[in-house]
Amino acid sequence: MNASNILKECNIKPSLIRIMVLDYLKNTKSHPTVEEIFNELSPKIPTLSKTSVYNTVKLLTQNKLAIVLTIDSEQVRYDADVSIHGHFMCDSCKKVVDFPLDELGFEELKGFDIKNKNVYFSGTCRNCLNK
Amino acid sequence: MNASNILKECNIKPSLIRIMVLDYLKNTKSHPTVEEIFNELSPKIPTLSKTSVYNTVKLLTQNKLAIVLTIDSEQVRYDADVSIHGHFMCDSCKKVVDFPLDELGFEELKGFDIKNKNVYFSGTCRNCLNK
DNA sequence: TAATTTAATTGTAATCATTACAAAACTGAA
DNA sequence: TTCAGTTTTGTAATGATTACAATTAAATTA
Repeated sequence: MNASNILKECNIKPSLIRIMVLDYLKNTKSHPTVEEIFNELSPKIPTLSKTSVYNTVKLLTQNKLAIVLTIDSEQVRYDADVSIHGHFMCDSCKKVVDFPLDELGFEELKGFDIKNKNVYFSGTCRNCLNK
Repeated sequence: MNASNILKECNIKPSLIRIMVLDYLKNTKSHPTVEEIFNELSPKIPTLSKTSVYNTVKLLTQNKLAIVLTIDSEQVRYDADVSIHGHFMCDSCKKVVDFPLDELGFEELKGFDIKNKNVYFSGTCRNCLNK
């Protein structure tokens, strides 16, 4: 399904910016920052502002069309693959690669030197659910 | 082992601030932010500056005496439990609780409503290792 | 179509965590 | 004590993100 229809299904008006941001996120595996999204789309949408990119990624994450990656403590990254999967960021090249979580063999990471493993879950804890 | 000796083992001079920050991190499970560390220790060390807290947590993480948690996109958190474990942050109360990773039953999280799961590994990828 | 309302986009200024840096205070050795 | 090196501090800078009001565009109505 194309970006425009995905947006419509969420009752989001498919404006050019929204379509292009979602489309870019869907078609890249680089888990880009707002900066990178802006630099990619700015030539194609000359009037684009960084604020619009911020607005758009917020809208997408609120509607679960993208997830926020805080793997990098410098800048927040975005990923339109909202399925459960692991992320590996190379300390050296800073690239982030995906890997599946079900099978714990982590085949995709064979040959990688994994120095840090952090599993971050979030949601609502028992205490708050019982309030 | 007490904080002072842990520091000495890493060839870090055990100053009062370093001892107290490490000690606080070791004895709390709250995964505090720099702000929280500062607020906790400031009454005990009246001259303490926030910069010193930043300096100290940087020193600790560089020497693998603490790990950086980027689970919260607002502020960075620190944890002196450097063993591999999962972190669950409640969207509601923002508290972060630990859980073991080996057994994938996640007993500790029974009754929690886990809305987001993110597994972040980092280290050096194959490409960079082969350079 | 023109007028009106509503939503989307933009630019600027503000916020706030973090860092840079230089001055001041402290420590330990001679 | 004096000196050199280290630690600590305060202030200013940085840089990502947000707030917000102004502008533009789109949709609706008359």
